[in-house]
Amino acid sequence: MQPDVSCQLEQPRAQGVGDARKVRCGLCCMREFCEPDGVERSDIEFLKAFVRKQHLTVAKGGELYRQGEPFHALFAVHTGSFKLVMRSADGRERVTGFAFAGDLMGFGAIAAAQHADRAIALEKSGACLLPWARVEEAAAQIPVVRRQMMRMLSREIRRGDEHHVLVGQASAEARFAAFLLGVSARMAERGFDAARVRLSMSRPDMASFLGLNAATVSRLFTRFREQGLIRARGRRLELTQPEALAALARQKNLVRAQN
Amino acid sequence: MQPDVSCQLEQPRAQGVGDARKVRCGLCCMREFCEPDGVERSDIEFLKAFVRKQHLTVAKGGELYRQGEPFHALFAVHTGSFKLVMRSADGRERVTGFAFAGDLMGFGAIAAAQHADRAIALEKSGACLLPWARVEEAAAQIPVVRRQMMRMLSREIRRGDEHHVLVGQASAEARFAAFLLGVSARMAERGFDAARVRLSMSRPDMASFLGLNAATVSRLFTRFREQGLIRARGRRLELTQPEALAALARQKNLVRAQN
DNA sequence: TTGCGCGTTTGATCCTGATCAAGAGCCGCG
DNA sequence: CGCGGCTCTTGATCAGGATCAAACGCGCAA
Repeated sequence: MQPDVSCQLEQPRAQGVGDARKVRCGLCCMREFCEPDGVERSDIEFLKAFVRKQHLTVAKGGELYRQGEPFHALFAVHTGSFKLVMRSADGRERVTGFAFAGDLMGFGAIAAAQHADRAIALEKSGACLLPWARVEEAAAQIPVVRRQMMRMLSREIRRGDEHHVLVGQASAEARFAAFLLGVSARMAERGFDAARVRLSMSRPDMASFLGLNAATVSRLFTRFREQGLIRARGRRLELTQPEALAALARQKNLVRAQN
Repeated sequence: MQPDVSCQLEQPRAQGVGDARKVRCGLCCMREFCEPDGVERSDIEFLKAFVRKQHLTVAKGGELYRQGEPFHALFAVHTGSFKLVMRSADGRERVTGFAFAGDLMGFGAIAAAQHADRAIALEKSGACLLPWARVEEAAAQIPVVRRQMMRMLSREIRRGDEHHVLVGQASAEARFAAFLLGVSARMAERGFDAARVRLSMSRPDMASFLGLNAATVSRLFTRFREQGLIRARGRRLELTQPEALAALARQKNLVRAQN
């Protein structure tokens, strides 16, 4: 189950064939490094070494890394999906994000050298380890890696800001619509059908992520279904009217700007 | 008004003397680079060149950079303070953060090479420009800079996650208590009295940031005052019982985890 | 100093979404 | 095929905080 690096480095964009939950490594850990300007031949050799990494498998509900654990490596989702959960001071837990195949996890731990959240598999999942020392080494020597690393961190920051705006302001309906579209978009990025998605997380997980109640999420599901915006049975989801969803996500804000 | 870099590089930690809104450059842009392991002598020379930068002054309410503007540089707050505002698709605006003297702004723009938010001065403020090309150059050559850059980005990500947990879950009371403590802590980091703070942002700004209504924030102010947790007149704030505030911030969560 | 305007406080009311609780699917497992 | 334990749905009720609106106070400008 050693991820095949070489085969994909020359052809970084994976096709959306087969099971959405399993990708080849080109889509996974290295994708981000290879994308923008391409990688020099010599860099490829370096990367192959640098990525020679452990591959971990986690059962559904299992923990890939735990909160408070010292930070040694980033994790790249190879198969399946994870939820990222943060426990606050009072003991309550909150889902801060989801990671699908090809996503990296652990960025928030670099500064403190300690994980602030834990990653829990939503299904049988696999992840690659990217030892941070190796990444730093690579960043020192390969401009593309350095730049790409910054870019990924930056994107994470912006994603957070956008989510902040959404959750802080939008109505439950708008939040949920935006969430569905977001998942759909992330699937599309991976080359899969944006209209037909399998949600690997539970209702309470979605609710926690969106700052809502599980019951509310459930109600929204049925409402959207009744309105013909989606077709859904269990965790299978079909977006029949993405534009209408987008309209909902845009409108229906809760708190008005009062400047 | 050219910031004095050299004098502070050897003595990176500034004292909390004088006005909280104005810092020397050692506390400002370079602080982050100098802190952890110290900087080599030769590195200092390099940094001095790399930081030779423009200094911008913005009047209260003025815009330092605007949303959508191409990203050329990070901004380091030198004097005063800013609010970071994001306008979403529907035209509504949301405060996504505040930047005080010594803070850097613009991390979220690296990936897209375009600012996703705008920075508005909350008072007469000054900022230094850190041209990104220069930063990248420095990151390429100086390990400390590279590492520190990553660390700052990572910290921003974690801060975002923590805020996500707070806003998504906590009651208005808990959010506001956490906010006051947060501002206080950031002032303390800068060497100022944690107990006596001047809030440079308006109630609507705080409300927007916390996902609340301005009226609610105002009510919380008076409630906390009545409970003896704070003493406040206008924007002058005194935290008389930080522990009690911390307790409020911890408890009183809204949504329950339903795993 | 007076006057205007904005930021702030405070009140009254309403509504969204949380909470509590019961029932219905769904799935794996024996 | 039937049982048990999930997760999900749905209903009834309640409350936290948004909204609307009015009065107040402070700062700024003339």
